[in-house]
Amino acid sequence: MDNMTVTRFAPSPTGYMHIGNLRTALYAWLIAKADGGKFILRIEDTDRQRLVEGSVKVILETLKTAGLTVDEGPEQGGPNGPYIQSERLPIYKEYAEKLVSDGKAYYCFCDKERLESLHEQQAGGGYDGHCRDLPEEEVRAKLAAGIPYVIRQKMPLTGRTTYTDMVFGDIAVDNKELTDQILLKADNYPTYNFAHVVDDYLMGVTHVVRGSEYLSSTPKYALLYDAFGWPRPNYVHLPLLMGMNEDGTVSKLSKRHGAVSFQDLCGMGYLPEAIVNYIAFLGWSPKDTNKELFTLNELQEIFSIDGINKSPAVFDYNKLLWFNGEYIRMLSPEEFARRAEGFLTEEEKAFPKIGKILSLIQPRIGALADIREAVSFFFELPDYDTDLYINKKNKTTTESCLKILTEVRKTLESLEDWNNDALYAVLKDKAAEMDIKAGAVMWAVRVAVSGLAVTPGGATELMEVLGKDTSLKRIDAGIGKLQ
RNA sequence: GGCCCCGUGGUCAAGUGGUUAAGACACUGCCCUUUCACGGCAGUUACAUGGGUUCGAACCCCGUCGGGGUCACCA
Repeated sequence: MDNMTVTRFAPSPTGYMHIGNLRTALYAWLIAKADGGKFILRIEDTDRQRLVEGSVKVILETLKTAGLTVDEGPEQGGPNGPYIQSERLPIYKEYAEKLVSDGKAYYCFCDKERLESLHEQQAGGGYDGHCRDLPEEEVRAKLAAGIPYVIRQKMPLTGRTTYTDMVFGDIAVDNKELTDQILLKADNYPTYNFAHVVDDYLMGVTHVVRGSEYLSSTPKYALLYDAFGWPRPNYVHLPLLMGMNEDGTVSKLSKRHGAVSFQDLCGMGYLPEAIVNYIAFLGWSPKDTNKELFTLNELQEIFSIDGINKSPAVFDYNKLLWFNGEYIRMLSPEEFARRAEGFLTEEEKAFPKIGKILSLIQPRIGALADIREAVSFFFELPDYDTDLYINKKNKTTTESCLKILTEVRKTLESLEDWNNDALYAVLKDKAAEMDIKAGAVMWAVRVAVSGLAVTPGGATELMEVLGKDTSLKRIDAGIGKLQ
């Protein structure tokens, strides 16, 4: 029990679930579960300005959809609750005051104006320690007078602080770089700096897993553990997730790079299991295997911290698309139909041959949202340009296609058995008769009946679904266009 | 700007002193009795750079350059 690995995911309820956050949650979960440990969810809502209504629900649902089971959290409770920081205010106050009475922290009465002018004077500098050594009587008097205050941590003025990160190794920084950080804000809420340390300790967190943007502030947190006399946790900092900019540079993954929230990605038809699988590989890779397709359970088996990378990883929508296609292809036809439902109109869902259409689509689609285009042309012929008939590989031109369609039309008119095999045989014969490649005939027909360059299936498959009437009508339309 | 981190092909990424420097995505070509896709095969593309250390360096050390992060009463 005492040696159990305990990790936590501690998001702020600020709206939506960024894919980078989900990746952090996934790694934290994996680290705990790979070891039979415990995964805690804690809501860090100490910034009342940034609170967004409903975001806790989004967090809960995202974790559920992604398959990251929570052992302790706001929903399921646990021995170390509450798991929402705004409900733990007395705890932070108590611990902050303890630090003050131990001489490790102090009351600071500096107001916003003074801090701002400080900032202007020395760019990049921190707090100047103005209240660090106020006489005790003065502190008492100000407290009694009700002057607003914060509590700051006393940083050592000299020396160096070192900690060991399980991914990045030893990180050392001069203590003079560290400023006396605020622990308790004037509104009585703790800062992240303080609250997460207290909570991680109280909740028994053994591995602190978070993004590497915390790498350089972690010495301050380590010092906080030291000040309390608590053993420092294991630190696992994760490489940053980057996005590719249009000019080829990269920067922290954000909205300008496209959809970056889990729910947006799902809305575009990326399967949760594909997203999870893909982001697992952003900053980590398994040992001794080239396998890339893993279920959550399999990841759990194989995941280990020393497979985590140090360098930032660029989020590649192309690769995600590939993962997604692989997962779509693994779905049973029934399951695929179920997941596709949200992307179909009522009319399309009611169409008798929709099952057949979906079976044509499933093997060749990347994201479910692409279903729209792949399905709608069955119901309405899109307007298309005659240039579509020109195909280099099959050596077709608008002229040759006109001739092909005219010929084909005559033969098809009298065809009784309107099914794929019969259609295919007829068209192939026609090609031989005209002494051209079968591909050329297929190309012309496929364009005429679909109006698209890319379709879910070949010419004859499409015609079978479309039926004789519609097929002939569309071919006529094609002939009309070409004349 | 100070501090911290990172630097293998367009992207993800193996690799821990001796390798023909894996693999995947993307890209290109070919094949798969029909485009696209799926599948198969083949191919183009990489150790930022300069010095060391060593018989030998992608791997170790130092500098340079490049990129990123961080310096809040945000997390």
